[in-house]
This record gives sequence, structure tokens and C-alpha cells, in this order.
Amino acid sequence: MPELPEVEVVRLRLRSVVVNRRIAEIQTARANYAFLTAPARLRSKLQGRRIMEIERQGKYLLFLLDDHSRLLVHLGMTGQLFTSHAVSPRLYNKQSRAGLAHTPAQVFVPDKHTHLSISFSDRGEQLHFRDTRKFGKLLWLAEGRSDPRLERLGVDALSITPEHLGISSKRRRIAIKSLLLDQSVLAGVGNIYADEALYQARLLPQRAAASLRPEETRVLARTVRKVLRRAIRLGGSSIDDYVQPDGSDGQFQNTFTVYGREGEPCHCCRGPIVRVVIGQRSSHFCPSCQK
DNA sequence: ATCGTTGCCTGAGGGC
DNA sequence: TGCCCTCAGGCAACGA
Repeated sequence: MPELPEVEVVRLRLRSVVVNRRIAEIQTARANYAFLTAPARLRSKLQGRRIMEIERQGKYLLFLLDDHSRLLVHLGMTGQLFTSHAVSPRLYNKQSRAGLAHTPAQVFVPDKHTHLSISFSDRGEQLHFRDTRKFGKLLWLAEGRSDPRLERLGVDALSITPEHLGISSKRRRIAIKSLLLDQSVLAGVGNIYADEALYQARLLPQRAAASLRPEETRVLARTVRKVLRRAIRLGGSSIDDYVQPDGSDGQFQNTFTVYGREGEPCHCCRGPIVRVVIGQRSSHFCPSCQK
């Protein structure tokens, strides 16, 4: 599930592929996708435009175009952005994989989950957007226009400070885990990195946000940044669908300390990692190392 | 204002 | 083999 590190890795890797290229053709083969901007409008607004830069705000990507309009992209749960040379079983469902096993494709073949494909005027590699669960979002923004989705975002999690986290925790009775997931407080943290950061900070996820002492807030802010930076360095976490734009896996999942490790030994005390549900999300922690 | 719940969506995996 | 069920979860919308 793409969180800040995955989105940032996609941004960094995609930048060198698409920046300065001119969009020749937009293919939106299937109309069963919840486009926030209708496919026909998307085509007319994007065709002929040059991509100048890709920016990120929280888990949102913004493609800046030469006419100062922007394409807003959210990957949701299963959104994938990758080039036509990308090869990975993660780019196909199990059924398609079985068929491809005999004749591995050299170029990505759009399937029923591929909702948008971009061809460039230089006829080089295409860019594909694929999203099986359709929680992703595509929105075209005219010059100078924003969107409530962006306006609502809190400070980017990569630059969270103890002061901001402290202020945001005041009088909040929700679990600290839920606060970390609140995109209007800090933007970019999802379930995986919330659990990992809380473990590194040695804080129980169910602790009330307001109960954190200043020192704990300080450690948590630092730990959030540290975990995210490390995940970016390792290319993000590939569990189900996430791949880097070239089709390769991220590697951070190999260094998980708690996420998805229910019943397995804590790296520190060897006791079993516990899973509970907090705010409808599964949360993993070590009951003896985290306080 | 704050908090909790629901619906959106599909594929994988388990039980029978 | 196949059917049914549950689970995964980011986010908007809604109700309390």
C-alpha cells in the first residue's frame, strides 16, 4: 500500500523518465474507473502538454505541465505507476500471471486494471497507471486551482517537528496511532510506517495522543522522519502491489520490525509481536518493549 | 470540534 | 473443484 516513501520513490524514479517529455496520446481504455476528471476531459487537457516536474504532497503526486495546469494523482491502495518496460508479477493478477508464465512479455500489456496510459511524442517508453481496487484518484487542476484534498493536508511527514506533533496531540483523546494516520495532522504516514515508527519510538500505538510527554513527542517526531527516510532509501515496501516504476520491488519490507509480524519474535526482547485493531486498522507492536 | 463508523473495490486465501 | 466468507486499507462522507 503506497504511503509517503512509496510515493516519493515513484516521484524520484519517474522524474527522470517523464520530465521534459511531451504527451502525445492519453489512453483511458475502460470507463469503469472513478476518474475525478472525466476521461474525455483528461485527454483534451493533457494531450500536447509537456511535463515539467513532479511534486509530492503527502501521498499525492502532482505532475506539473507546461501550461501551468497540474495532474493530481493518488495511488490509493493498489495504484501503480510504471513504464512500459517494467516487468513484475505484481503488474498482473494471478490469472494473468499463469498465462504469461510461458511467454513473458517484453513490454507491459495493458489489462482490465490499467486505467490510463500515456504515450509521448518521442515514441519512447509509455507510462501506465494501474489500480485493481480503484481507490486511486486522478484529477486535472487548471492553472492556479487547488483542491480541498490538498488544502486539508497537514505538514508533510518528512518534515514533522516535535512542536507541531505536540500541538496536534493536545487534548486529542484518540490513540497516537490514529493521530499519525490523520492526513490533516501530518501528511504521508500510513498503516505500515505508523506501526514501524511507534515501535522505533518504543511507544504503544493505543496510547492516547494527549498522554505523550514532551520527550516522547520529540522522539516520535524524529523517529517518523527517520523511518520514512530509510524506507525511501530502500525503495519503499513491496508487499502486494507496489513496485517501483521500472517494475522492481522495494526492499523495506525485509526490514519490518513489527508490521505483518504477528506472533513472530521481537528483534529486541524476543517476545511475540501482538496485533490489535485500532481505529479499524490492524496495529502491530511489542507489548514489552513499547510503553 | 472531535470522534467513530460506513462504503467504496477486488483478489487472495481459508474453510467446507 | 468451486462456492462463500473474510480480510486488506486510504479517504470522503456522514452521524453522534
